[in-house]
Amino acid sequence: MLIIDKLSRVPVYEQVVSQLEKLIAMGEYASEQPLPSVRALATQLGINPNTLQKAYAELERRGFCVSSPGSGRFVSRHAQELMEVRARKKIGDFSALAAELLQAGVEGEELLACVRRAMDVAEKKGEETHD
Amino acid sequence: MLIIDKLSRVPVYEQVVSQLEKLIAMGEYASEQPLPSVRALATQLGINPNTLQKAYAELERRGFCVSSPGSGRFVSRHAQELMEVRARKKIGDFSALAAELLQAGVEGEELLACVRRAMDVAEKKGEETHD
DNA sequence: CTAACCGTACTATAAGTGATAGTACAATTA
DNA sequence: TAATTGTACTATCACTTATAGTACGGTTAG
Repeated sequence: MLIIDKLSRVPVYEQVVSQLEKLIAMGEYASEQPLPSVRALATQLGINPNTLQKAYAELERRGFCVSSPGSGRFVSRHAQELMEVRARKKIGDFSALAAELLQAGVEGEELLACVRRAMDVAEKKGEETHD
Repeated sequence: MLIIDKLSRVPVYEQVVSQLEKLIAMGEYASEQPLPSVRALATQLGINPNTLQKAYAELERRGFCVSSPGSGRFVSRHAQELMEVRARKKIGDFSALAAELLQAGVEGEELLACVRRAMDVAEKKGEETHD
């Protein structure tokens, strides 16, 4: 389910893009499966169809979906791989953030604890959904 | 030294704010010490004085500096403490990023390695500057 | 005291972005 | 055939960013 905050400083179409990316990453919208139509989702979210069109165009530009005029819009075959590539690139951000925090006086052990805590949570999530 | 990218999508005044924050955090501009004047720095950076004024106003709003009309603008006494408070808040972002990466399939050990690597770098930096 | 500098306030303009509304058209599907 | 799909286009409105120019009062150095 998508949630739009119209009062946010981050543009609506960006909110849609990032949330749809997450839903695709989580498998909510699987490969080759159809995404909601422009008009239907725009109406549901209470936003302008043009705004959603912009979001979909961006998602398409990034390779996460493909459109078939007249038929609909579908999650691309390689969306999952793309997601992993993006995650790899984010490791750089992760390292930079760690360095910044360390320089600001945060203890390294505290950061390690954060990661271990996240690992525990991720592991439990994995157990729940090991279908 | 501040570097402004006028072609960037991030506003000039935000670039100034974030870079000055980092310079203050690094001790480049120490507590109680004067910051460059609005007109002087604006000329040096090749930007409009009003734009720099906006950046300084934001920096002041955040508590990192205080102004004394007629005299100048100075780094506030508690700037360093503020910086540490900000770092603490960033730990939340750090944990969230770790969770996101784990969910995307990155191994926990890899994240731990990133942190340890950053710790090594930070330690060496500390040795260099232990005055 | 005076001149030069400081921060600040104000108006005005220009450009860019985000979001909306409305219309239209070709392709696909039931 | 009728309905739905994606897409294109114009137009408008609001907001933000950045600029230019002017002005005023406080502070400081000569």
